[in-house]
Amino acid sequence: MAKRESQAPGDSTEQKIFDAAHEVFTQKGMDGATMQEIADHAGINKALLHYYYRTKEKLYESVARAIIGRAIPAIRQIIESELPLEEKIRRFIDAYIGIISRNPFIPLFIISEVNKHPERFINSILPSDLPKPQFFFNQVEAEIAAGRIRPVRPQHLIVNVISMCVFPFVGKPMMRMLLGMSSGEMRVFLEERKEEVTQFVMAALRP
Amino acid sequence: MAKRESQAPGDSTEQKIFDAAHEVFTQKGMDGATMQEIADHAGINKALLHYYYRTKEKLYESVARAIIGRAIPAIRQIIESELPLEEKIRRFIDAYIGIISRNPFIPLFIISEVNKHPERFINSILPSDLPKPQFFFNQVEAEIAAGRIRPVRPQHLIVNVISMCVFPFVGKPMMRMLLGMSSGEMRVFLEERKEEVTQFVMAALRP
DNA sequence: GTCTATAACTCGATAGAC
DNA sequence: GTCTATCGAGTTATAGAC
Repeated sequence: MAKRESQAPGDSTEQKIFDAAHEVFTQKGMDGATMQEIADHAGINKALLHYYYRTKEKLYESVARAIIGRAIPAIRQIIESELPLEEKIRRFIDAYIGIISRNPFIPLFIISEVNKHPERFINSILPSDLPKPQFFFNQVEAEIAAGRIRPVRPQHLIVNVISMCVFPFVGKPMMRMLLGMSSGEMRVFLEERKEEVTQFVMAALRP
Repeated sequence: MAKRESQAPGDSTEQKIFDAAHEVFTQKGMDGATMQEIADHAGINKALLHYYYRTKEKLYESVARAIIGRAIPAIRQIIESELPLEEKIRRFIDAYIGIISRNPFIPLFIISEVNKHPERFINSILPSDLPKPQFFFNQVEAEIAAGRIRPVRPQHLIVNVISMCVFPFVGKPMMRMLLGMSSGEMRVFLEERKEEVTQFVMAALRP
């Protein structure tokens, strides 16, 4: 967007609207959010939302695209890197949990979006260059063949790792109830998981 | 509900409404669903929804309570059982994945509900007798003390297991894109996970 | 660009006939 | 119990003044 570079970043009206929409949409979803609420959050008038983004749908897509566009490269970069397997998994877990800690509403936002409107997601939000896990798969197979790790199906391995990183955030309130934790205890617990999940995966991969 | 026993089950108007609401709410959530759509699904008039359930909110709570009420005992029963640890984990994974396979929309429904309205969930949907994981935790500690499994923090272990069982269903469309699987391949993959997750956890617990 | 006012529409809920 | 008709609130979106 060349448009945005021509003015002070972060406080243009368009940017204020975008930021407000980002916050409201991620917390309430497309259906739960209203244009009025977004306008209030941005401290401006409702009509201005339409002036800049025409429709609620377009504003939503703009936010969704930005979120996905930020989330995917981070994963991509690690998965497709040339690091040795163990180091790669270590960094992947650390980065993944770190990112989600700083943006706790994003995973559920993405999941809900994809589940409710798969076509819209694929056609107008998802970027074309998805992470290609093939290199990672080959790497796992090679380590297995060399006897350096226990035989696992690489697809399941990657799903296991992602699940253990993401789900505790998505299901945080439920986890809190199950474990009887306060909000503060839960924050500590989630931070601990960087180390705990890494050790768990490494232990599972021992030959 | 004594009311329901007095007539043929499954085709009373009240039951038809409930079933239709169950389907629509689990797929679209409270905000995304409309009373009109539920009425159409039930093949009856919109006014009848209000005749039987008064408000959309009450209909929703009725559905949510039924879903939670069915989901919790299944978990509870296994977690609180007297089975040896390994067998308990085995059965837990098998039961959990089995239940979700047959009700793939439920986990996301529950997660979204809890995240959007934690108070409503706790006060008017959640039953009072939640699973108590303490016995499971003690069991894990005992196995560690006896040197039969590797030291792990039991809270993280249970979160790991639940995450690996639930998340692949919640994030199914995303997993499909990442792994490049067809709908049929994904079904096979999810079924495989019963065995794969069990082995993964057992491997991670080896001393 | 930004605002007020309002049109156009959707949705939950009710009234009232049968 | 079940239906049609309609109300009233709330929502997206636009018109038009400044």
